[in-house]
Amino acid sequence: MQRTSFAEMHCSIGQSLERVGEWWTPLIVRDIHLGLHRFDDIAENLGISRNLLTRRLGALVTDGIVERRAYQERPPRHEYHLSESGRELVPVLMALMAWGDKWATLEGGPPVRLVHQTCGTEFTPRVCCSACGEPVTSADVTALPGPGAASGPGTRVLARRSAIGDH
Amino acid sequence: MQRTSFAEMHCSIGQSLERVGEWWTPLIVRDIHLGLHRFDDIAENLGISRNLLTRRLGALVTDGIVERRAYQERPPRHEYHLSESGRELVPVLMALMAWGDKWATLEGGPPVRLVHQTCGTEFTPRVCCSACGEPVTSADVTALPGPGAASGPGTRVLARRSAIGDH
DNA sequence: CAGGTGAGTTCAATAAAGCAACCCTCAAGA
DNA sequence: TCTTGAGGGTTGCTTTATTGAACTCACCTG
Repeated sequence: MQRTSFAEMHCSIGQSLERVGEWWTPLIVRDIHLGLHRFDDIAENLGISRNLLTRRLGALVTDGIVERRAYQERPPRHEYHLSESGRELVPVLMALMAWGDKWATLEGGPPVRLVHQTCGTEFTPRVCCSACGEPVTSADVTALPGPGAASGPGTRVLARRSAIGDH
Repeated sequence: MQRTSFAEMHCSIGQSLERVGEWWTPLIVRDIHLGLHRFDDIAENLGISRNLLTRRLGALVTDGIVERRAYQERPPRHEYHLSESGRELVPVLMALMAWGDKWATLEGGPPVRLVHQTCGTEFTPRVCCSACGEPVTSADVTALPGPGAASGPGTRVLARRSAIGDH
């Protein structure tokens, strides 16, 4: 299939997808977060084929999103845990879950409810502004070129347009 | 290959990924949001092959995330625009972008800065609690079974555990 | 020592991604 | 009239990823 890599794109969404955008990968992160740390548990829970799980976990470990810890020596046995970057990915997955709850509703209602321990309330994740704390929508956010902006794969036409001052 | 569908999973992340989890799809949504509405513009900007773009746009239209609008009759020409569910996906993509900015930093710095028009400030998207407004982390959120919870592909082991009261 | 467990690896079959070339409709120019 | 060009795809072929099932290997338990 020869999937195109997004690694060369000057786009942080592309960079993120390069690491966690593959089929199964977000669900693997979810499972580890929910307490599944053993290879066989994850494989059975998801129904993913075992060789693919090997590859995906290997990539996640290489990218520093998941840590592989030995929990016994003989025979060598390992557990998978989220590293800090993996833990910070969890809220993004919760936001994606909230989108799915709203726009791809399952019959019977949402399968999971989230409770915020800090305030003790059942809640819906929302993406908010770090400055004013208000929820952000696609309409009230403007994207400006940052220090790393460049024309290249993934931003060819956009770079041309912003050079002209269009959009 | 017959990629396993997540449609039968009792998991809203699976449902979301079924719609926007394929390779390229989030970047297509990003491009449309950023003002690229024509087939050729998106194809050139991303460097995606044209037949794949046809398939992905078709799936997005079928799922109601993107709308296909005729902007002239003879010859028939169309533009692609985000529908409401597509627009609500944009903040999730911004959260993913923020994760990439932090954990998959490009040399030269972030390619895009975001400005919240409502408060006029450059900001970082954060996932927050709808009840108390505080940012959520993986540590202070508990997942409970919801009305649609069930054992099945994607939640086999988890359902067993929560039945025993484990985790 | 038979059977089980954890964590993979190997292999064949098949479906998707990629690339390039082609097609169709219409408009405008020479 | 003939050609060129844009927009929006389709067709065909090759390469690669995914699947599913079987197999391995090292150890533990009864």
